[in-house]
Amino acid sequence: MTAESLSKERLRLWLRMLRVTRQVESELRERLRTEHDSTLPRFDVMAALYASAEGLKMNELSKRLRVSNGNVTGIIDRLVEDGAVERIAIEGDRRATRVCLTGAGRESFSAMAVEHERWINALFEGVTEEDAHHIGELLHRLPASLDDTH
Amino acid sequence: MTAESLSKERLRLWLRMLRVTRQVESELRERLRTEHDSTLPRFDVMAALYASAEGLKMNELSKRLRVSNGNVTGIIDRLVEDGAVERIAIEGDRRATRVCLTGAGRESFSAMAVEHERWINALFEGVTEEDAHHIGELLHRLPASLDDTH
DNA sequence: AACATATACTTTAAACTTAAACAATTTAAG
DNA sequence: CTTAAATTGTTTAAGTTTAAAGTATATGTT
Repeated sequence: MTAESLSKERLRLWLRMLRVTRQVESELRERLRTEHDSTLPRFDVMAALYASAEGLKMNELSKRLRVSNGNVTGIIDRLVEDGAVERIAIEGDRRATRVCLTGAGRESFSAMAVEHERWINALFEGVTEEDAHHIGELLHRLPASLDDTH
Repeated sequence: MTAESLSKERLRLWLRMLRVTRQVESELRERLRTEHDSTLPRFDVMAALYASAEGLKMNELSKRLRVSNGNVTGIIDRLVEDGAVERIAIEGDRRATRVCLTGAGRESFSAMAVEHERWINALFEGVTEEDAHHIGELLHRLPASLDDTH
């Protein structure tokens, strides 16, 4: 097996991963929009906040989601407008803000999350538990997951 | 094994796929920007055009890339501005336009493509040919790749 | 021919995204 | 203490993205 054919094979794999991921994302986006009047970025932000009871600093949020600071600012702005999130001052550091789901936000996300898992389960219908384990294992070996530590 | 644990496992797999994909995309985006003063969407469009000698209709382009018509319009607009692409009238149908890489566009893409494959090859260094085959096989089973036919 | 419907593409409005510049505050060094 | 450096978050400019509305052209029906 030549280095060239390996390279081509890896490229093919990447393109296939990209295609599948985009397709699933597009599917989720569509359903969040029509059934919950929401978006994928909002869902991601709310998921991160839902997972930590006392909320997160903007800082931590953008690090966790791997998106730019400015990006998070915009999404939070809109969630605040909609009453799903609130900004809370942090005592002892007047630069930082803690961001928290409101009661309404938690309820709203909770409903979405249940369906989200259902959608994924259906979309991945052909994947057995062994498959899932195996791919997960292989994905771990990708360098992209290396600098995942911090 | 319960249906619930399978569902959770699939959800975990999806989140992992998403993370890896985004990480690789972010890596590519960064390098296209700094080393070729370009972007991922432009690269995707140019790749599609490069692959078909006589170019593509806007129509076909958006179908092939699975993005909206309007999206393609904007990206092509900028590629035209940069002299990488030209719009060519189609005789017999004054609604449609054929979009084609210019000589400069072909050269520019060609250089990027060589590096792009090199980057992917490096990023996927931990993946053997068997791994690549195996994951590719499993990804085929995903419903996301089902409606890939048209 | 006249009208309706479908097709190809662009435009628009709103949201998302990034990198870079900016403002405010905190921390560290001298 | 005072200045320099680092941190936190927002703003800005440019590009990407979508859905929906709009324009122009083509096709089909009567």
